[in-house]
Amino acid sequence: MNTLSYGLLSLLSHSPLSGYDLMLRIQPFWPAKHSQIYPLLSALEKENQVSFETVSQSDKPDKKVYSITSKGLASLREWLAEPASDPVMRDELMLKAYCVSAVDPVIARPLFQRRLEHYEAKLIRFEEKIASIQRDGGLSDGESPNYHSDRFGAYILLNKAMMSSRTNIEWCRWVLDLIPNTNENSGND
Amino acid sequence: MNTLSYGLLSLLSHSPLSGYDLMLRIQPFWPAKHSQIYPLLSALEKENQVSFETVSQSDKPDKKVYSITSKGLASLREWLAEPASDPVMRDELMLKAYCVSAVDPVIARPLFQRRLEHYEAKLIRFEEKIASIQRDGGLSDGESPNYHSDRFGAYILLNKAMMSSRTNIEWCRWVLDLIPNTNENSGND
DNA sequence: AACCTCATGTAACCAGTTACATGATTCG
DNA sequence: CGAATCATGTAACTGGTTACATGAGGTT
Repeated sequence: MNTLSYGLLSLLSHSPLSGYDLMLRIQPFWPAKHSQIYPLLSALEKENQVSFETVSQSDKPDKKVYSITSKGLASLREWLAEPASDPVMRDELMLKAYCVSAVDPVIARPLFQRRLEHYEAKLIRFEEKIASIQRDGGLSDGESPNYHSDRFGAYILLNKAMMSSRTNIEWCRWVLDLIPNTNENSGND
Repeated sequence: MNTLSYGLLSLLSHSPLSGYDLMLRIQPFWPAKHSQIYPLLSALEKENQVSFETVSQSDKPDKKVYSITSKGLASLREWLAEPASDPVMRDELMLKAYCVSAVDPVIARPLFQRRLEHYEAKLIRFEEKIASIQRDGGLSDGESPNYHSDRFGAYILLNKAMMSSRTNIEWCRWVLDLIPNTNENSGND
């Protein structure tokens, strides 16, 4: 049982999902391709951590909808009791930032400009999702779902994502202010 | 040439370093073990991207000190001109957070409490390093090194790390306020 | 003597990505 | 009819971790 397997159990603890849906939903928290997820689901099924039923769809191909079993939920609870390992962040931009002075500002600026736009787009999506959770739970702005609500997990995760995006936006703008703007090829957008 | 190889060139663009030192210094930006770094350095040396000289030390074992070559610097500049790929973050705590309602608050709280302490410790180290860069550059509080200064890269990276730590601390405290504190086993610290 | 840090390297394994492969359904 | 999305799977490869291996020098 590796971390991704527990991640799949974590998602399934809220509702049954197909392998394809699991792959899409786990992306923001633990990026993984379908080729990694399908074999793990087979393994989890062999260990009776999850079960599946084939669901026919009229408009789309058939799918295997997985549910967590009581054994899977027990594994999940044991895993939750253990300390979480340290986060791992790998960002090519950080490696580039360290040696950015080796190139002209005209080369350097787009690196941070692109990243700024990336986080601005993400921020909008996160804010929309938080608003939708609050609508669904009948909560006013700033109010949080109860700890025992099944929206609690998604709510705290989305808030982390939103806060991180804002910090990254702030940092990108701060860096862009520090890089000389020689205005080469200005006015071309 | 993979991303880690460029990361090594990035570090070497500031000053010559041993494989061991490279391994220690790249940790905050791109975690890697010595077993991954030594073979890459050999490969970079074969391609004449880096060169090394063996340095004898009286108090410690001999070391191979690597320097970037002009060919290595050219590769680095080409790489800098390409857009940086999206950052990859994998954090077990995020997977646990999503299903945290499956366990008692007494199990849940320490997860976030430990992470809070982790980021508080990191924040102190980052603030110290920023202060030391500012001292070395003869800068007053809030002043930044010039883009063309060789401290610029480290300075903007440390500021990102500091800002992220603060955001994470804020988030952990906010989550801890949302998790009911049943005060089981209280007063034991 | 046992242990820690510094220092370099290889081997075996696990995790993750890219590519290959198939097929249904919908949309333009 | 070609492209896009949904859906599932395997094979080959690359990236990254753990373990094995060695050895100098200093600390307890």
